[in-house]
Amino acid sequence: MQSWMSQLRKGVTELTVLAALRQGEAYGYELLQRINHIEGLALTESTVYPLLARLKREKFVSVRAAPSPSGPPRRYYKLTATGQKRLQEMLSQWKLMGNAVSQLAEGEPE
Amino acid sequence: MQSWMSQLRKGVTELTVLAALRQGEAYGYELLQRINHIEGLALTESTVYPLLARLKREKFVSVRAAPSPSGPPRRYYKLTATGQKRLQEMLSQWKLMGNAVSQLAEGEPE
DNA sequence: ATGCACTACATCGCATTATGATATACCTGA
DNA sequence: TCAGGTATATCATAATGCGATGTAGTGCAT
Repeated sequence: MQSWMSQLRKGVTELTVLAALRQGEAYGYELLQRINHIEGLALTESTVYPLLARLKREKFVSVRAAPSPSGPPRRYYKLTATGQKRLQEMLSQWKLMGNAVSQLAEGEPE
Repeated sequence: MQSWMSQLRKGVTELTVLAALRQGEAYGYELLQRINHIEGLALTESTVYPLLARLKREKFVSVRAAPSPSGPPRRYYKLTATGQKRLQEMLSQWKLMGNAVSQLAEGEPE
């Protein structure tokens, strides 16, 4: 339901994941929880795993495998220098858009 | 270039257009200018016209035709009550997401 | 031992949307 | 007559979020 939320999330999801990785490396399942306990965000495995794969392909993150005490091996993702640069770029554009939307939304309605 | 900007805009574009209509009715070409002179936003006809058609189909806007002194007839779009409600919903979700992203991005990196 | 739940990863296919390219038409001035 | 600004529209393509589904490891209760 509310398909427009999916659309609002497009693009922002990448920004979200990159930002979440700023706190340090994490594996997919962990990222999910790190992100989902924040109000206003809600991702699923179907979104995160393909995204992480793409981020790795584009060299925004690096990967390291490590055994898990409670399941299959974990794959830890970490921001690369390129990834941090990308995060900053997205963040600055995101803020610009935020200001723009506020400007439009808070302009007096006639 | 920078295909991620297109993705960041997804969904936000609808929000933008609805917000721009809060200032009163406008026709597509006018909306384009109203929106594009704001930093951080950049739309083209290819985005706006299909979007307006969709918003009309979904009854978020109503349409009225009027002759133009300098070209083909203009189509004036106006927010409906449903449209205003939708705008508020999107706006509140947008703000939630904004806070969430800030929270992630400004949390201290380890 | 069997089954269930939780952890952890992954892929497929569909729906949705932004955008470049392209077309059409009205109007004015050179 | 032609160029350029105004004004609308459609098509095809590329991205991406997400539901559904599958696999596998671990531990616990039955």
